[in-house]
Amino acid sequence: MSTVPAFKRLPRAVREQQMLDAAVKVFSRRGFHAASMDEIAEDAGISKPMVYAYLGTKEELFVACLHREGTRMMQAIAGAAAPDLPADERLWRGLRAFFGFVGAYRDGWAVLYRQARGEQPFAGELAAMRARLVEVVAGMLDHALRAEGREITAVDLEVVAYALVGATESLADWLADHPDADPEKTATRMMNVAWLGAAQLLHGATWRPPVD
Amino acid sequence: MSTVPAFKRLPRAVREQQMLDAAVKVFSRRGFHAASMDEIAEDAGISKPMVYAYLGTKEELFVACLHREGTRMMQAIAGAAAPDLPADERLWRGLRAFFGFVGAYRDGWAVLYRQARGEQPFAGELAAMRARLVEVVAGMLDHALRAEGREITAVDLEVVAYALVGATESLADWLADHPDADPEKTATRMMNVAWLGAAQLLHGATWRPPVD
Amino acid sequence: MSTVPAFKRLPRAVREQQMLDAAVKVFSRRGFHAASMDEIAEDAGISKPMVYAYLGTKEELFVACLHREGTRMMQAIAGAAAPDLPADERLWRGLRAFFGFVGAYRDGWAVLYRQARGEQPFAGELAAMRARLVEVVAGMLDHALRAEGREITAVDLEVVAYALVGATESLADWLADHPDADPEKTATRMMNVAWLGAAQLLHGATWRPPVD
Amino acid sequence: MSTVPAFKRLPRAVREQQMLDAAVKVFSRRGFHAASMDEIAEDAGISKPMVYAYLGTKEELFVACLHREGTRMMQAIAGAAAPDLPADERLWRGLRAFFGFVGAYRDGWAVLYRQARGEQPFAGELAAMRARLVEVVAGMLDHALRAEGREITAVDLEVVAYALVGATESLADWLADHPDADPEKTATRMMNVAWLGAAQLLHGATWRPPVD
DNA sequence: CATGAATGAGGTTTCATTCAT
DNA sequence: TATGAATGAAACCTCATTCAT
Repeated sequence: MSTVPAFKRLPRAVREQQMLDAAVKVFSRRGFHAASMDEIAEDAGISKPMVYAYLGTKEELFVACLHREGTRMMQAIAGAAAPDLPADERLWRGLRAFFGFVGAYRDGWAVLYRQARGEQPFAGELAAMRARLVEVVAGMLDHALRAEGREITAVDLEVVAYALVGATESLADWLADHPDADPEKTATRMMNVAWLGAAQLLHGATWRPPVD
Repeated sequence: MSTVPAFKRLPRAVREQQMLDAAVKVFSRRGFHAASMDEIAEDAGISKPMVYAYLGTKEELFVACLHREGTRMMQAIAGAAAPDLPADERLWRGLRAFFGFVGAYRDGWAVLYRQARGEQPFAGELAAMRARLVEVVAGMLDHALRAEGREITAVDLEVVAYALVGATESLADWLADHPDADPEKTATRMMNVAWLGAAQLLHGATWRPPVD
Repeated sequence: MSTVPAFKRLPRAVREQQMLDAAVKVFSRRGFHAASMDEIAEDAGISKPMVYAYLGTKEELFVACLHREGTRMMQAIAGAAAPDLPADERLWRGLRAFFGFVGAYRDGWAVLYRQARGEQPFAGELAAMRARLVEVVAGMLDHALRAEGREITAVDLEVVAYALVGATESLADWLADHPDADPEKTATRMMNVAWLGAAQLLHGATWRPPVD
Repeated sequence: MSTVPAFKRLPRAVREQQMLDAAVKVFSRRGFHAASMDEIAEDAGISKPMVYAYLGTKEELFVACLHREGTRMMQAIAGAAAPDLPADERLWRGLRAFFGFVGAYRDGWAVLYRQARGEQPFAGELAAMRARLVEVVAGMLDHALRAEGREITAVDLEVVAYALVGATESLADWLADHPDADPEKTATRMMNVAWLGAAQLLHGATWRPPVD
């Protein structure tokens, strides 16, 4: 009847996914430290030693979660925002895919961003992923700027990209906290904020601090 | 004889500040869970029972840190962005004050945002503070919009404000991770991103998703 | 076709020897408690349930090791020191065989003496084997004494034999820790110590404590 | 009434000795691995965290036992065998002190020799102590030899000393296993074995292997 | 006021051992 | 026969928290 044999003695690959599902859920609810391996094992419907046998230490388990969720997210975005599209089109599709991911995997998002950021051992992992995102956004901006015959310093570029990514993450948090909100609509809103600001930038408008 | 009683038996208020200083430092370095009351007490140069006597439980201690740092930040911002100034001036002064605070109290910032966000018991505290910020920003935007004779829905307003706050926090993180960066310059950059986007909004420009 | 069935499905006896080899190696390296059945099974190139099916519990496995190595040692000694030889000849041949065994099976020696001695459940097994050795040595001494027309108490005999066995074991440890040392030469040295002392004893020389 | 305050809240130094007493006892009965910190704590009449607070890790605790017992033993021997006495007198007094120590602290002896030898992490500690003993004995022999105008190679000297120490340890084990035996008498027996053999050595007697 | 002494509770990790295929 | 999957039990260690001085 079912594709999965039946009840117990599942093959390793299946059990690993079950464990990761449970781990993502528990880490997301409780945070890394407060989560207990007991609860994760129980939630996965399996005994603790299996978790250690398959996924290793608590830290390694968390990293495995990070990787799975991070990869999912990155693939969702990369699959949507083909590099040969015009910049606004790429941005829009990327944002739509991103918010779609967050809407679909709220727990995963929470693990990735809310938990990993606070815990020192994983800050590096996260920073790397975030850096890839920032780089992609910065690349898009740079591409569009050059098309307009304009240019800004590398640091300025990075900072603007950082701000856009931060704004996006912030809306993702908002989305994760509003289960009824529509991911697509949230993407549209972010696109408004981002593109309008970026478009100004493209046309060379700048703001300067007043002289006190 | 002297105004500060030299050695021990400090007045309660002073002791409490010493403890909070130590707590903020340790929480910021280690995170809430990984921080130990032992280390905090030792760092404060005081015995553990004193910490309990003065500031209570570990959770209560963390909340006290949150309050002190949050209040400092809010006061810095509120003191700078007087409500009777024009919107752009308020925004600029607020941002400058904010990044100034982050630059000056990196540990405090880390406690407030990087640690508190991940730990369930404090998410509420933090959300409340953040909500006040969002509200202030939304108020500024609304004020400016009405001055232009325009209006947008409350949710839209909230979301845009959320995005701006998120972008700002993101740059604050960036600033906290780049000890040599200049807070004032970072504020200018954020102002560029924010104001240019907002100005578009004010003038009625909008982006609409393409019809697939 | 071939005498050794090439690959798997080895006859039980062969498998058991493989397992014992692996077990002796791992017990000797790690000690009884620190050794894990996992490592032993892996080292034997076989799955854990097989080990249990063939050799039983971890304790039983250790006892099996003890027996194999102990028997090997005893046979080496007994085979060399034929009971019809004169005492000094028997002693010399026994020592030579003993140190030869230790030199050839350092792991086995380590299991037998260094590990088994410390672990309560096996102290008995070991004591029994040692008792047999002591008995043999005591027998030799007694025989020689009677040939000289002399006699000492049973306890004195046991204690002297104990001392000789202890000295021998000590040199065995020394040999096990000096892989380049020559077993034969070590045997000669021990023979010097033992025989010279024993010869004195045979001739009735004794030392008495001074009166304080 | 009593010098120890009363019941609980003992000063650190006292509690540490209680813990070491318990640890020596339990380690000696069960062996390092089989001993549990729970049992040690319970036997010391205290909770586990105190043990960790005062003496550290299980390994560190064992090392502390090793040190205390080793120091006691060495001091007993050194205090008895003054270096300015004649060799036979020194040997006799050293042996008497040694067997006295073993008789008085059977548990300590078991920890020092029976347990430590088998456990890799402590083999070094033990080897060092034993090396000091061997060195002392070798020094005594060398001194006596030179007084007789004779000399042997350094390796031979070491090996003979090793054998004597081994024989002594073996009798110590025997003593530890025979609670009713008299330490002084055991020392006399060992002195007989040792001194008679050594005396032969001093006078130049040697045994040579027969040519097969 | 101030602290050294003390602990209950709980977490991670490992291991010998056994099913079910 | 042979093994991957699975677990109960227990060990070490740490920490927030509180007495008793």
